[in-house]
Amino acid sequence: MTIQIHDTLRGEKTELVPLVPGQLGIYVCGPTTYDFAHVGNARPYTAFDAVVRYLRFSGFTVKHARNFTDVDDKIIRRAHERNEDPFALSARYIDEFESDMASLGIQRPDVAPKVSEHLPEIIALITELVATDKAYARHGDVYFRVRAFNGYGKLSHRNVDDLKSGARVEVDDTKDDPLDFALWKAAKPGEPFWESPWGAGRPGWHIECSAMSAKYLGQPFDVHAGGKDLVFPHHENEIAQSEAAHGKEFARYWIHNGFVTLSSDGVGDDAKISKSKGTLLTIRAILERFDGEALRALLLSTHYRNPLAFSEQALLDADRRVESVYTTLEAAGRKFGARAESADEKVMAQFCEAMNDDFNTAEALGRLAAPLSRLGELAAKKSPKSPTSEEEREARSLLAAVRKATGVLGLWDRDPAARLLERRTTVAARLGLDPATVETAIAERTAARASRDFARADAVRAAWLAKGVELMDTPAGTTWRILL
RNA sequence: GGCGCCGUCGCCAAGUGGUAAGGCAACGGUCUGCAAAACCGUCAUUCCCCGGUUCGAAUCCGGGCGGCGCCUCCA
Repeated sequence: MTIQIHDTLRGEKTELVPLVPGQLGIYVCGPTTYDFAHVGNARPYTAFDAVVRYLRFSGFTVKHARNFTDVDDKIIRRAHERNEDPFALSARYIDEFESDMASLGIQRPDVAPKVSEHLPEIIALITELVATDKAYARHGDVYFRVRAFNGYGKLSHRNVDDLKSGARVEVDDTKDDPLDFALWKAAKPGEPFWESPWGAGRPGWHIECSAMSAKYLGQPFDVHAGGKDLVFPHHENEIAQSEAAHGKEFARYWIHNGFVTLSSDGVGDDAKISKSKGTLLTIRAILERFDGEALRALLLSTHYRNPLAFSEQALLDADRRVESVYTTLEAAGRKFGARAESADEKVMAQFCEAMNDDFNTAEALGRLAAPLSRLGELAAKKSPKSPTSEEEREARSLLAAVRKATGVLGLWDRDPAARLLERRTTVAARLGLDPATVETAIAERTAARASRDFARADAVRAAWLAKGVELMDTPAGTTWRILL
């Protein structure tokens, strides 16, 4: 069983063969921390989290590195605007980022290196490039000589001459060639800086990923991941400077996720959540109204390379699905969960087949629908069979498989009953609703039903339904849920 | 101008040569005092359009229409 991975460099799917059998090093380009992360940021980290989880599930020992770019023009600019220390600002948004990631069920990477803590490595790398004339210093800046690296453009499939003719780069006399990019930038007054052989300054944008990935994963390493927008110039430049310096391949496989686009689906409240067109929507804003697991489910509902149209309606649909699957798992767990059974092999094979094909989470999720619905069917059956009957064995085996597979995706991996209760109470709190008042109403309604005063009972239910609370009668009593 | 992506049921979405997964919604049914939930069933002879290749195409090729991205600091 092999894993096929769509490699941007080769431009096609290819078998993932690790450098060292059984081990995999993966580097995911992390955020520049100058503000809250937005939905677009949520995508790569969620998608590649699922990839890492699956690779581990498949038996690989994975070393996952994801950097924080905490030294950057945007951070400095934002800090100046707010009269704040750039490092303090950056550190604050790193914390916020970690919190968002946790809400999305994203596991922490094994290493999360920061640029500010790797100046020696960065300076050493630039020094090497300068020494071999692959880079040159100019007025305290250092530039990479793009023409000196003949593989330039191989990742983004562009040729250097096309780039030059179409370049919207202003003519700059300090550079030998307009395509050359900065490895090191001389410090301007008031900016943070480090001492270097070229004077006081700070790293350019691309160099940190080259230096830190080499330090933690070696050269070459297996998989380099990031958003599609980073292919050019960021990743192209990483390859150029790394391969020029080390004289060997940089990363062996490149995977890139597609964009999240904001779409107005015309379903009323869309504007409220996506603000005006072009405004970036933060993860935090979404979490104020929705569950992180719903957002994760939405992000994994399409293949990671395809574009994903984000909308309030899409999120509502995802949320409904999250709840309904938990409902099925709860019912099945209550009826069959007492005894353990090994996971159904067919279901696992189906799941793995989808994931092995370039981590197709959408396909994998689709394949779990059948066992899930079978599980619901078995859980709904009235006549209790003996606990050792064939059907019960089947149910336990399906339940084990579904829980195992969804767990790999980082979805439906909590205790269903606790999860449903938690969802209900947090949503209630968000809406300013006291669960106790609902319970009181339920008691009142139960009394009305007992005395067969159905008009009264229906009135109570209708009143709460108008407030978005649905009362549901079950053999075990009346429960309720909140309609989003 | 250069490079690239996308267009599959009302909505989301998988499928990249072998005769259209799945989810949501909708509709019918079981259950229920009635509902809801849950469960059962129905729901694309067809994949933006036109041509071509092929025994066979949503899938490959050519053209068109529509949407989108990148081309120096944006995941």
